[in-house]
Order: sequence, then C-alpha cells, then structure tokens
Amino acid sequence: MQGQADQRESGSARVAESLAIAIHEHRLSPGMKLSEDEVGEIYGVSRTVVRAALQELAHDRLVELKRNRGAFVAQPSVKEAREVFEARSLLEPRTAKSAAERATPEDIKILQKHIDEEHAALHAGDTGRALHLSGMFHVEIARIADQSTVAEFIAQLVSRSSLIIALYWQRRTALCESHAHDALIKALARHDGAAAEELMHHHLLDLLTSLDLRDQPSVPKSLKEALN
Amino acid sequence: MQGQADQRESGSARVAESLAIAIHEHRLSPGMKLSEDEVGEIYGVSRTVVRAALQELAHDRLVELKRNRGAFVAQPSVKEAREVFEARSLLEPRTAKSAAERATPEDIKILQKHIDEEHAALHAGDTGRALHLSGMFHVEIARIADQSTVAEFIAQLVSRSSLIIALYWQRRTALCESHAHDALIKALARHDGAAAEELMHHHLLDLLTSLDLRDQPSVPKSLKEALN
DNA sequence: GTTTACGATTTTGTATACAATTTTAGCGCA
DNA sequence: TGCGCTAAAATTGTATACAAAATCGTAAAC
Repeated sequence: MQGQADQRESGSARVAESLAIAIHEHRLSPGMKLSEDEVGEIYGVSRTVVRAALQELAHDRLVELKRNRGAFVAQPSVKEAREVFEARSLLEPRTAKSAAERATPEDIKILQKHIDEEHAALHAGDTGRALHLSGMFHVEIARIADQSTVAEFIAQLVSRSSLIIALYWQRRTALCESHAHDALIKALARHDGAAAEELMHHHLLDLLTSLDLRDQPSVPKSLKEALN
Repeated sequence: MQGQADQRESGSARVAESLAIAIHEHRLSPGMKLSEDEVGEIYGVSRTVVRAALQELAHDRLVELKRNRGAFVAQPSVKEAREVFEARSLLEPRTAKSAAERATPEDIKILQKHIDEEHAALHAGDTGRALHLSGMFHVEIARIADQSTVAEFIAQLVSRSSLIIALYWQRRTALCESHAHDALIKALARHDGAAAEELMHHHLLDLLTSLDLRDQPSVPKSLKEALN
C-alpha cells in the first residue's frame, strides 16, 4: 500500500504486504502486539527487515509504533473512523466523476471482473476476501481517473476502512455494497460523471451509517488494556 | 511530517526532519543523491537510523528510493505536480470551509502570527523560511478544522508542493500569496465558510498557474538522467 | 580511437551484536 | 492478601559486521 515503487519485491515489502493482508482479513486483531522477534522468525528474516516493514505499516496507520514498547495492530478510534470517511467523502466522489469521464471499455471490464470476484467470494462465505476486493474496486476507480497521487491516498483510506469495519461493523445490516458498486459501474460505463459522483457520495454515506460509531474503541484484547 | 507520534524525538525522526527542512529550503536539490554513509557521518548516527529516516521521507515522496542504488531527492514530474495540486484542490477548499465554521479567536491569532512571521521572513529576504511558513499556514487551517487525517494528507501535499515550487517556479510572478492568505484569514475570522472555500480554491488555482508546467522535469543533475 | 570485458572499489541489503529501556517475576513487609 | 521494591528477563533502539549488488576504472581487443 503506497509502497515506493520497488522494482522487485524487497524483503520488507513482502513482510509488510503479508501483514497488511492478515490485518485486513482480521486474522490479526486490533491491539494485538507484533513482536519483532516473533514476526521475524515467522517470515525467516531478521529484525532489521521486520522493523522496516512495521515502519511502513505504521505510516499507513495499520499499526501503531510506541517508542520502546513495540508495534501493535492499530485500533482506530471513533473520531479517527469518522475522519477517514470524511476524507474519503472529499476525495472519492470527485474522483469517480473524473473516472466516469475517462473510463475505457477495458477499464469497465476490469471493474466488472472485480465485482464478479467480489460476488463469488461473498457467495463462498469468504467475507474477508470480499471486503478486500470491495476496497480494490474503489482504488481501481482512482486509477481509472489517472490520478495516482489521489489513488494512493484512497488506497490508504480504504486500507484503514477495512480495519474500521472490522472494529465497528454492526452485523444487523447485510453486506449490500454490491448493489452500490453495480450502480456505480453502470454510471461509469455510460460516462455519466454527475451520477457517478452522486452514487459514490451516497455509497460512502451508507457505509458510514452502517457502522456503530457510538463510543468506546470496541472490545479490548485484555483487561489490562481496558484500563490503560 | 506525518510522523507517527513519537513521544520523544527519535534519532531517525530528527534526521528525517533535518533532511526535510534542507530539501524544503532547496539546499538539497532535486536529484541529488543521499548516501547513507555520508548522511550518517554528518549527523553522527549509524546507517541504521539513516535508513529509517530515508524510508520515512520516501513515504512522503520527498526522496525516491531506488533498489540497490540508493536514495535521491525527489524530482516530481509535471504530471505529479498537477496531481498534487489536483489533490489539494479536492481537500483544502472544503477543509477551509469547515475551519471557518469552527475557528476560535485563538485559532485566528495563531494564523495571524504565521502570516506576520511569513511577511517578516519575506521582508528579510529569507524566501525559504517564508515558503515554509506559507505551507504551515495551510496545515494549520486543516488542524483548525479538527480533521487530523485530512491534515496529514495536506501536510504531505504541502511538503511536496515545496519541492514542486522549487522545481517549476517561474520568477516572473512575484510571491503575492500573502494577499491570498490575508483574505483567507479574514474570511475565517468572520466564520464565512463559503468565502473561505472559494478563496482557497482560487488561491490553489493561482498557485498552479504561477508554475511553469510545460514539459520536461526541469534541469537534470547529470546528462545520464536526462536520457534515462 | 572506440568499445567491451573484467576486476577493484564503493554502496546498499541483511544479519548479528551490544546498549538502553521496559516488563515481569520474586521477595519482603505491612 | 495486598502493596512496594529490586533484580532478572525480555524487548526495543542502535551500531557494527558481513553479503550482494552496482559503479567505476583500467586495460585489452577490434
């Protein structure tokens, strides 16, 4: 995520990506400690490269570094959750509009493939992968808009949204995003910028309101952290 | 810039900040190589901490890391320059609007102090410091809007803008930003969100059009890079 | 004179070693 | 039992050592 264009997968990049996926799929829960020795042993690398990977993830706000204390999977606060979706609301609707004006048939095909895979994953019960693909859909739109700088920001925000959803999702509402994405792709296909902008705007609003953003940062991992 | 909240200035953070300032003040020119040994010797630290600092700066796009080749001061392309200001145009006007609605008298005082120092620096001929303060003004507005996530993005974009201005500034237009900032602060003081949004929008447009964004990435450091 | 190949030097990538800080466990004492 | 203190263990921060890659200089070949 927002890596600095390494031509070949460097050691730290590989570790960072693997950790990021694990966090996105909620296999590493928020608040969990990421010991340098432990991570290094798992991936068969030294602490040097683990530290580089953790620093990269910290920059993307997926992990939090505490000086002399170590790295922990981030626990976005309610305020941070709102801020992330506020930022997305500033960036994504206008980007979707630009994408609609520039989208080629090939772009639409790629997006459609994303949606199909998302549906398949959802049908197979792999909600983790479905969520990941759902995020990729948003990043792909920014790429179509040919705005790589904005695309990097959106990629980071989508990544953080994944953590936020893991923390604050209220299971009452079904995962009905697919419909929003279907409508979006149709607007993009017919180059309807205004519709795409509006659809994206409401899609993000729906996402935000589907969260339970009332108070505390959700379940702490241990009683100790609850009193921290 | 966008540091991960170290409670005390860590070694790498200190080096990164010092390098960032040097880049902003154009004492380190775009394309210049940053040797790890050399930087480490200058600051009296080992390559380990230099590498961490360079990685942080690379994430903020102030330096570019080339695998097995080293770190270089970034040379934003024309396309990247346009993208950075496009992103700022998406984020800053609406953020200025929010700031206007929330600004307290103390916030206005802080902003006014920034402007005064900016004027003083400009009057003293220290354009480097003036540019730095000018950027801080924009970041401060995001802070007033109480949107730290957006503020971090803006901080990074302002930082990159500094490099872009160093590269593409056409000296024909004078540094008349101050007037724009004066008008902005007045709109903020009277809580006129609409005016602040519009002023920020035009301010960014003016900045963009004051650049010479025609073709090549400006002066290359070596002939080799010119043909790369 | 130009080009190509090869070796030496330099520089980066990674692992390991040591220092500093934090955490934890044990012990004494009220 | 509960609290506070001290020391040992574990973990992070930093420096150094070694391996791999790229760069540079030289020289040989055409």
